[in-house]
Amino acid sequence: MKQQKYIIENQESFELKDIFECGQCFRWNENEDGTYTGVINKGVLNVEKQGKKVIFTSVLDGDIEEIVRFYFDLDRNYEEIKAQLSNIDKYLKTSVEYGKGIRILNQDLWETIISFIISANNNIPRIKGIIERISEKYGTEIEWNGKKYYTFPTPEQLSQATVEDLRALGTGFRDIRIYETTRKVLRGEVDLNEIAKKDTLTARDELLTLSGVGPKVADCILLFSTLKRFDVFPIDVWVRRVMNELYIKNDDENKVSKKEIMKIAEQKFGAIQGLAQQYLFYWKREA
DNA sequence: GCGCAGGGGGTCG
DNA sequence: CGACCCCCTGCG
Repeated sequence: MKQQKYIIENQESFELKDIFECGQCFRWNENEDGTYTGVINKGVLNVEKQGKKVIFTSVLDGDIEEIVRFYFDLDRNYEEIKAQLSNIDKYLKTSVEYGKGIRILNQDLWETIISFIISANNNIPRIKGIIERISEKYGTEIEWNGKKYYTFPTPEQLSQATVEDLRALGTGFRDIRIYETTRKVLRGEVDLNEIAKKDTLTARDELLTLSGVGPKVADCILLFSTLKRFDVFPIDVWVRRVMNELYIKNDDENKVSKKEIMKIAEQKFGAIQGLAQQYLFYWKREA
């Protein structure tokens, strides 16, 4: 572990708020000076924006440039993606302008699975609290600039927790789901390395075998983790609302079926529907 | 200030 | 299709 710094200049499509508050991650927190700090790759990373310059400061295992470029998806051309989405219709154009600094992170698959299991029927402040407490209790401590941080526990580390332990951390009825999923992964019944090699539908089916992973959670995992699949369209209450409001216009949004929404997403946004979802979601939820 | 309902990024049986 | 745990928020 070493202190490292990395700076990128003239970075388009990189806004801290858009990236960290668009709902894809739970372990990034804003500091009083407007920078954000998070725990990734068994290390701690701070991100600061100065004009078009982005400054990364960290203690990390491995090379910070490599880690940052991968994690923040820096080698993908978001300008091109945004242009493509903007051409679809006026709603996409507006939403892309609103969330112009979004980048979809390459988050650790295991951590993303557990995080989104926790997200079920839950709210963001509480989700963040639960993940923080789990990390504090079962992760590895890192001290940096006089503050203590905790890595998200590995499957081995988390397997130390009993169902009761998990319940005591405030997970509620998700305790058993976390417990069972941890064991399933640990036993290799679901091989996280193998999932990455599979096509989206097969990977999705495999994720669905995990306790606590339903369609919405599976799609979030596919989109927000290192699986990086843009051909999924996670549908939650917000997305349903937006899609109905913009395209379907049913009097009762609850009567709109998932199937119908997915069909429209496929037709309109195609292979990058996951990205379209994220811009629309962020736009409508914030505004 | 504080106590109390209401509800939340779905999943499971 | 109803129940589900528990914190967070907002209102009285």
